[in-house]
Amino acid sequence: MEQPNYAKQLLMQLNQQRCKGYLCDVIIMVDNALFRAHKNILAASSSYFKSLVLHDNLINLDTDMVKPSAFRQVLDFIYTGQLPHSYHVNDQDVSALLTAASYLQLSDLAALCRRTLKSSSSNKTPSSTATSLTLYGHLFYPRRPSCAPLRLSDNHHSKDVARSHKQIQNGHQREDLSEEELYFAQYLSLNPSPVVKINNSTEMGLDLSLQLTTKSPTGSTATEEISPSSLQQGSPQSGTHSTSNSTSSDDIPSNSTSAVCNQRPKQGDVQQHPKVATDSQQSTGRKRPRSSSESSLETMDKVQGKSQGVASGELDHGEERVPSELEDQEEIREAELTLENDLENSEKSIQSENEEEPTNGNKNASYIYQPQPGFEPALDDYLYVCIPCKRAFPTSEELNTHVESHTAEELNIKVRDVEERGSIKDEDQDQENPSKESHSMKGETTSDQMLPCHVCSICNKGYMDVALLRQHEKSHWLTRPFPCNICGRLFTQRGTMTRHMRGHLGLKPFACEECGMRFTRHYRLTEHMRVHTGEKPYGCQLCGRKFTQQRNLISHFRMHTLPS
DNA sequence: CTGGGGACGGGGCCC
DNA sequence: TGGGCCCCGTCCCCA
Repeated sequence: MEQPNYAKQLLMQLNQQRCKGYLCDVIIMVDNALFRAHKNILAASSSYFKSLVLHDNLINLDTDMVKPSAFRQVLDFIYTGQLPHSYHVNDQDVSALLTAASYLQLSDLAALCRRTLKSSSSNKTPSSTATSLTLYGHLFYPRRPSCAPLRLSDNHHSKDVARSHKQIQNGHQREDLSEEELYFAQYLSLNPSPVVKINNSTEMGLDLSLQLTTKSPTGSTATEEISPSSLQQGSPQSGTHSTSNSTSSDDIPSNSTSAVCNQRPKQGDVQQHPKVATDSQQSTGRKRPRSSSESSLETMDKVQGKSQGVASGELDHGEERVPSELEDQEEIREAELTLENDLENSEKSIQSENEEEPTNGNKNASYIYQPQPGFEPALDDYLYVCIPCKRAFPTSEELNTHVESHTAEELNIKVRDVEERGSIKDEDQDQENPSKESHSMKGETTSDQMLPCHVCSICNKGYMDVALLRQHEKSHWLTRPFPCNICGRLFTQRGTMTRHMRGHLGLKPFACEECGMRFTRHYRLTEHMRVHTGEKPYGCQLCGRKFTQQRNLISHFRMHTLPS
C-alpha cells in the first residue's frame, strides 16, 4: 500500500512553504542575500547542514565558496531534487554550482553538476551558453526594526520564552550536553584540526561561533568533490556560523529585533546621537530620517509581506491560506528586482564611503541608513552630528575633521556646558556609589598627577597611550560609527556592536557547568557561578550584608543613603 | 501593595 | 578585537 507521489507532493508543499517563508526556522546568509529554509530539510540533505542547523538559527556561508545565485539553485535542488528545466547555464555557472554543492556536501547535486559539465564539454552547443534561470528561491533581507509602539506583551513574551527555555534547560540539562557533545564530536570528526579551544566541557560545541572563523582543510568525504581551487579556499567547517540554541528559531528575525525595539531609552541615551531615534521616539511616531535603505527595506517588507506571512504576522493566527505560487510569483519577483536594484544603487553610492567608514566587515551594514544616489538628504538627516555645535555630517570622517577644527577651548566650554546638565546626578552617584572610588580607570590620571601622559582637552583625563586618549575623546564627540546590521542601532565601539550582534544571533558561548545556563559574556558566567558556590564577595560596609553581585550591593547601598 | 533582595540583560568604556 | 568591569536597567520572588 503506497500513496503514489506522496513524497513528491510533500516536498512540493515544503518548497511552497519555503517560498512563502512559512515555518522556516533557519536563515542562511550568503553575502548580502538571506535565504530562509527549514532545518529538517537542510539536515536531511547534507551532513554539513545537519551539523550547522543543530545549534544555529542563522548560518553564514563562506562567500568564497558559495555565491548567492548558486545557493538559490542549491536550495531549489534540495527542495525539488531537480534543477528547473529551463536551467541552461554556462559552464562557469555550473562550476560555481558544483563548488557550492561540494562545499555543502550535497553529493547528488555535485554529481549532477559534473554530469552536466561532462555532457557540456562533449557536446558544445551555442544554446548551452545561454543563461536562463528559473528560480523559486527568494532573497530575504533582515526586516528593519519595527516602529510599532511599545507593547508590554512583547517584553513579557520574550521573557516568558526565555524563562521557559531556562526551565527546559534546567530540566533537560543532560540531553543538552549530550547534544553538544554529539555535535562537537561530529565537528571534530569532520574537522581534524579545528581552531577551537577545548579547555573543558563548557566550551564544547558552544564557542564555535567565536573560534571557527579560521579556515582549515577538511577531511570530510566531500573533499574528493572539491576542486583544487576549492581546497585552497577552505572547508565547509570554515564557514562562520552562530550557535543559538538558547532561542527559538522564530526569535531570530522577529523577536530579536523586537527585543531591541522594546528597549526603553536609558539614561545614557540622553547623549544618544540625535539621528538615532530612541524606541520611545519611534513608538510615538517621531519622524526619522528617510534614506534609500528604508526605501529598500520597504521593498523588503513588500517582498516579505508577500513571501513571509509569518514575518508579517498574517499566518500567525490560524489564517494560513494555501500558497498560490503562480499568483504571487510575478509580484514577488518584481519586488525582488526593485529591491535588488535599490540595493545595487545604494551599494554603488556608498562604496567609496565604506572604504573609509569603519564597519563590522559585513557588507550588509551598507544598506543600513545609507543615502540613495540622487537622494540628497537634508542636513538634518545626516548621521554624524557634532554635539557642541549641532552641525551634521554625512560621514564620521567629515565629522572628525570638523571636530578637530574646534579649538580645545571651544570644545571645553561647549561640551562642559552640555555635560553640566547631567553632572549633578553624577555627583550624587559619586557620593552614593560605594564602588565609585574604583571607577577611576586604571589607565587614566588626572591632570594634576605627575605622569606625563596624553590629556583629554575636554575633561582633563590623562592616558598613557595616545590611542586610548583618541578612543576616550570619541566619547565626547558622541559619534556612533558602528551600526548593527540587523537592527540598525549605532554604537560607539566596534566591540560593543559585535557584542550586541551576538545577542541578535543568540550566541551564548559560556555555559554554566552546574545548571547549563548560558551567557553571552564570560563575566556573566563568573557572576552566575556565585549562585552555586554561595560566594558573596561584596559586603555592605554599613550593615555588613553580603552580596553575590556588586550591582546588588550598589543597589543595596543606595537604600542606606537615599532618603526613604 | 510595597520594598528589598536575587538574578540577569545590555551598553559604555578602558585595557 | 575581545575581556573585564562598571553602570544602567528589568523581572521575579518574598516578606
